[in-house]
Amino acid sequence: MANKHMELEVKDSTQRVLDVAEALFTDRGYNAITLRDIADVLGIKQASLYYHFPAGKEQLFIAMAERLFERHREGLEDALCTSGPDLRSQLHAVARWFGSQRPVKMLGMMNADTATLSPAHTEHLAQLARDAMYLPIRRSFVAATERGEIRLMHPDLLTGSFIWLMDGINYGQTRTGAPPRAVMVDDLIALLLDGLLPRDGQKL
Amino acid sequence: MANKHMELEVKDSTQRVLDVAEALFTDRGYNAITLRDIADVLGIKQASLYYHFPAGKEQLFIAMAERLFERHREGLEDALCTSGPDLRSQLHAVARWFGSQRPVKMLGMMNADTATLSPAHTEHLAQLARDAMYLPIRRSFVAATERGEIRLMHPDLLTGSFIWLMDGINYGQTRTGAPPRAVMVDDLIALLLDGLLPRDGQKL
DNA sequence: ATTATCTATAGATCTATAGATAATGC
DNA sequence: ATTATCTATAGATCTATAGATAATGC
Repeated sequence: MANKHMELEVKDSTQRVLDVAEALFTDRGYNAITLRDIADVLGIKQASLYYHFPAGKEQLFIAMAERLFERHREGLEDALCTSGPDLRSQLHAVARWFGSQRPVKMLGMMNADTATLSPAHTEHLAQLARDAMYLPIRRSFVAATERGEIRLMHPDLLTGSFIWLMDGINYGQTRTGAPPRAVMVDDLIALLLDGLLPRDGQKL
Repeated sequence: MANKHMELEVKDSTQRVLDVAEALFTDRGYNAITLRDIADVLGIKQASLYYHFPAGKEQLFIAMAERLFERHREGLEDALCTSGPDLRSQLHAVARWFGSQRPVKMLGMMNADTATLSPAHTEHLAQLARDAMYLPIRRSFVAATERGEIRLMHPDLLTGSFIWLMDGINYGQTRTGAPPRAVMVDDLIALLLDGLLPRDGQKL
């Protein structure tokens, strides 16, 4: 805004570091990516990263995760409050948001990588993931249950399964011959809502 | 059998190496585990592992995966052909099998770790996973569709989602306050078959 | 002779630190 | 003065190789 250059062209260099770190870390995990990998993509030397993150690799990873989860929290809450009042359109809004973002490959990260990080950072990340992704979606399921729109089921199971399936689509996408994302999303939500068994009054 | 000692007590030392490698690799991934980690658990020196796997870490990982997938292939096919003829009992049989085994945490492995391995080994692993887990379960869904037991849906989507959800239970299990595994399995299968929307002629 | 380990070490790579350099803004 | 890089390098760790050692079975 107050910048003399166009916004798209200038980007804080620390943000560029985080962009690359996010792309690499979320794709291959904390342990598989070295600081040199990140620096190479940026076209700088590995030691230069310590200017942006003096405490090193773990600090960079945490900063990347904080920015990522904050973006998702805003995106999800926005998607949910601008969507229709019924569960089906809310789930589609969530799916559309995830589809607009780089795959998180969440629990690979939250599991294998986390064992390498300090316990305090691990706890912090779990909290961020919960606030940014879990709770907003859980609220939708709880509200739908209270409206009597869906059968009574553990909201935690529903929330976990839905996020897990949405994230899983990204893995399936890499295969050849897989149906396009939008089709998989529609089918999965229909499956979740209607189930596999045929319904009497419904099209086969 | 032909052994003078009791079977449980003697175990080929290479198998013991694979046991430990499987426990560590499937829990934390290829990159997070060093040969020293494995040797330490075994109580031997890191260099001694090269007696069993002269080509080193990658060979050990592949051998571990081959044994794991072969075990799962047998276990799943056995579970499926001794279960009832309907999809619901087949899915429960599959879930019971997975519950009896160490969590695979499959796609974390198949994704992040795989980028570190040679392309040939990656392809090989994908093939093994497909033959051992994907195809047996896919056959159940296809057969159920042909019997008219379930609605018409992409069998690949169904298979992927089911395996994905079964594997996901293991991540959820680590949290405190999570319901026991058997309850989650029952709920997930019921969800998959019946869906979330209330059915007319059914209990709420 | 075979099996299964060990010690010692080379070579590569990774994280992190110290201090220099260059450009920009005041 | 601030921002963002660089070079050089220490120290740790990891994979892998070479060759020795010890126990068991023939």
